Amino acid sequence: MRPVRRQQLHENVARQLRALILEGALSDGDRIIETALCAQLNVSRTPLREAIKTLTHEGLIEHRPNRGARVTKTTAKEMRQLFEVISGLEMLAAETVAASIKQSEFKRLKSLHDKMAMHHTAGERDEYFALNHQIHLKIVELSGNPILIETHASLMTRARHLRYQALAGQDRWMEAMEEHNGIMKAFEAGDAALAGRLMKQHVRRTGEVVEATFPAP
Amino acid sequence: MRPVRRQQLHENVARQLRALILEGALSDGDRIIETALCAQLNVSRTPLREAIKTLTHEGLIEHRPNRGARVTKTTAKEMRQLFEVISGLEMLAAETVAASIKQSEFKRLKSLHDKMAMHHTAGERDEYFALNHQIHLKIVELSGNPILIETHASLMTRARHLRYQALAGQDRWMEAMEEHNGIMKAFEAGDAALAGRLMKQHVRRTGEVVEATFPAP
DNA sequence: TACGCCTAAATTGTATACAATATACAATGT
DNA sequence: ACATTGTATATTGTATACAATTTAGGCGTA
Repeated sequence: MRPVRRQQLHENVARQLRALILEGALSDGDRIIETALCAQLNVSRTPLREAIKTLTHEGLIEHRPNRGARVTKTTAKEMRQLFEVISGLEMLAAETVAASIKQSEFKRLKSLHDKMAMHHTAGERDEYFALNHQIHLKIVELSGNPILIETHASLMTRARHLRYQALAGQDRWMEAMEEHNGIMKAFEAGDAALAGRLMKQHVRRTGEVVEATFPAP
Repeated sequence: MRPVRRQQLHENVARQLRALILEGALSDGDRIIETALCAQLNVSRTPLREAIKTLTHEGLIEHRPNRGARVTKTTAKEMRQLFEVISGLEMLAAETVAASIKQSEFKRLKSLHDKMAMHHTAGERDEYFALNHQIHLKIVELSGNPILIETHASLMTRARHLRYQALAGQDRWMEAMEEHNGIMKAFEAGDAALAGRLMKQHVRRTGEVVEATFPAP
């Protein structure tokens, strides 16, 4: 039986803060006044400060000593750099997975892929995106490397609120689906090098599109 | 004029804690009693707890709610997984650097490399190690990707106190030097794919050796 | 003896109080 | 009017106090 999930206040606060940032209630560059947020969230400063520290490590918040915290201002360039690192990690994951994936795991992945393809043809944007994200996550998970999974997750948090923009254009949408098809084929063939190369290209390309469609400063 | 470095107490505490762990004053699995450490370090619990949170994010400490913190027990397997992720990141760095390194930067890197080779032939272990580490760091830095640099640094912290074991054997020492030679040649030739491949192999191999020489549980 | 239940001590989590630092703005002199 | 300094206010950093939870051990009972 799996152990009960023990919650700490600062975890909830961190989650809420993350949500506030990702959904835009707090926008880039906004200063975070501890006491004000405390009142709003109805917690004391201690757990809030712990949450701020957490988000700082995730890169969503910047914190200068004695000058308080601000929501990180993300530039187009940083976005590309972020996706570049993610591409390196997902490449590693894809290689590992392609080399060792079990039949049953592949089937499960394939079913996700097929479902995504369906939504793609149907033009159902939100469902397509959700599955896309799930697939990338699944592949990293299948690597079986907890450190890889955790590192990846942390970086993805920063990229997340931009995912919609990423595939905004119809062209890229088409292209991305094609790339996913290629990756699945490489998995099926057990071609690790190919799977890795394709995945890297795919993520990197996504990063480039995000960079291009980024709101000009 | 560059701004004065503003220190926070919890940063110093974090540094000291890290040192305590890396030099073995606190060993794997040791419980960390907050009040005891506070007395020892002469700070209150607040900054210590912040430091603990920092090291938790770095993976040096594990923290279960209401049950306190423990120094992470690192298994051989986790070490290999750690190096695997690092290999992915350094591969990315090597590729980027090989494709775009400037003459002056290459010269500086080469001089580090040559100095390392010297210490290698002279059998000066400590100096060799220090330079080895510096070179890997330098290559990642030259990528010019802050996110890559930071992610890499964070993972390296966990691998650091095991670096000595890693190249313990004379055989591996020889091998590693050879691999470094190959990487430098790839840089010189501007062959990104080769540099990346070699770097990945090099780091992965290091991880395997670390895993093998790991004290049995 | 082994097991469960209860209580006390230890320890961690959260809130608050106090100290240090930064920011904003007025007063002063040039 | 402008720059500079001094002072008040706001805000963050650290210490401490209090609450909640876990851990350890004693006691009785089967």
